[in-house]
Amino acid sequence: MVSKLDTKTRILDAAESLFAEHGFSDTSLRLITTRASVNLASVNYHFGSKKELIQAVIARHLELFMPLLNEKLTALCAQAEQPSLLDVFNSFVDPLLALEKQSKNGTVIFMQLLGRSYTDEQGHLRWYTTTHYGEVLANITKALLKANPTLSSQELFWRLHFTLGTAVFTMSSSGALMDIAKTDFNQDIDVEGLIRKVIPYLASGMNTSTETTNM
Amino acid sequence: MVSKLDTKTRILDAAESLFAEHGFSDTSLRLITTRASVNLASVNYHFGSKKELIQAVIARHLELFMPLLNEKLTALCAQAEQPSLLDVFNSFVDPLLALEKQSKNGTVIFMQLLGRSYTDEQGHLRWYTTTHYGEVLANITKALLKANPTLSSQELFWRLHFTLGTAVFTMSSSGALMDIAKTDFNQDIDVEGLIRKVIPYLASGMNTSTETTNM
DNA sequence: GTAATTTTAAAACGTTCGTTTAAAAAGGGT
DNA sequence: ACCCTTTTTAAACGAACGTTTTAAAATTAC
Repeated sequence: MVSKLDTKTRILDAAESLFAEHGFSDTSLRLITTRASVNLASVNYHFGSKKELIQAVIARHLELFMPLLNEKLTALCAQAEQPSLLDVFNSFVDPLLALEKQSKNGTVIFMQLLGRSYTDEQGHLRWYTTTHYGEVLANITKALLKANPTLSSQELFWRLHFTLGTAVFTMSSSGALMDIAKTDFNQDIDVEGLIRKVIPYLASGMNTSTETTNM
Repeated sequence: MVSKLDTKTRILDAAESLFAEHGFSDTSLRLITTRASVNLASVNYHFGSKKELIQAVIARHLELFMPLLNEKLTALCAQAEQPSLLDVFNSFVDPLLALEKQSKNGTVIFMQLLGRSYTDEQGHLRWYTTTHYGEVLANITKALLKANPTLSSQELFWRLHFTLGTAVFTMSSSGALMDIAKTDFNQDIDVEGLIRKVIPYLASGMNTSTETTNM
């Protein structure tokens, strides 16, 4: 049943990096199968269609990421004392880095796919995420509310999406950003460093006071 | 030379909304010319190629937005007293809303195009922006540094891109977000409302303290 | 009014796309 | 060895794409 590396996995590996690099529409099945060194028709044989391949690529990341994140969040919600917002966002670090172990640039690819699933007319992907991992999403808001109980559910909704935008955009363009930082500031930073750099920003934004303070 | 609405403008109008909705690659010239009620070949006649059409669409927005923003920023930098970060980000409101006057959903379309220019393998668009409007970009950092002189240029660089990510993602998916807010909270909010809602978040993020405070 | 130029129009070009087909190859069970 | 299922392969399909061509129509200039 299994060979050195079965065709399905080879296709997924090739597809995920190409999707992240060029987008879904700009990545042809011929490009994927060539890189994967498999026959063109095998995509349709194993996955049915290109759309189903896209779903499979994202599903493979979600299946690794979501349980890890859920574990961290439930632990945070179970403990007695109130967590800080930094604690909540730091819960994302290990699950994100786990993606990095699974495949080269896994974290960036995951966030790029996440971003593209919002913008590339792949609305069905958003639906897939919310229906399959609604419990995890609920735990995210639960943890955030425990860290900042003053937030109304409306404010939380908005700030959560502001946060998502920051994270997706930052990680999606992380390659370019790290290049600029290297040439302009001679600042060497890796994916983990970038994640840890954006977290205080996210926590600060989530903690925005509704008062009109003098900033 | 000019008729009721010349072909070039009709193409630009149709293209910009379709590009924002479906992305560059997923929008065919046939779809554009059909909506614009012009002949298919007229795109190549007036613009040369699809790629040049994409540049023209974005250029038209930048030509309106950038001078307006630059005006606000230089005024802010010229005044004696120190502006707040909210002042700086509020400088973006009027220029953004001016896009809304120019074309229906102009603000959202502009931000969507901006985001796609970062992700859609259209790297040449980023280069176009920085070379044509480098002065404006410099004034943005100048104003932010005046509002928060403690920021190092490195920290400013990172937070500026975090900010860009929040803004682009929020406005790009504004349609979906406003729909959810309407159905879940019965909250009616328009584009201007959304802009004004995200600004305190951006100011707070830009003002993140490097200390490890308890959030 | 006529000639020169610009714009529009219909049709076809060659390519690339995702998908399907049908046969060959490989693998597993007995 | 055999049959049966699974997988791989090469070839072709029709559709859609950006672009080019050629001629008609409209506009401008004199």
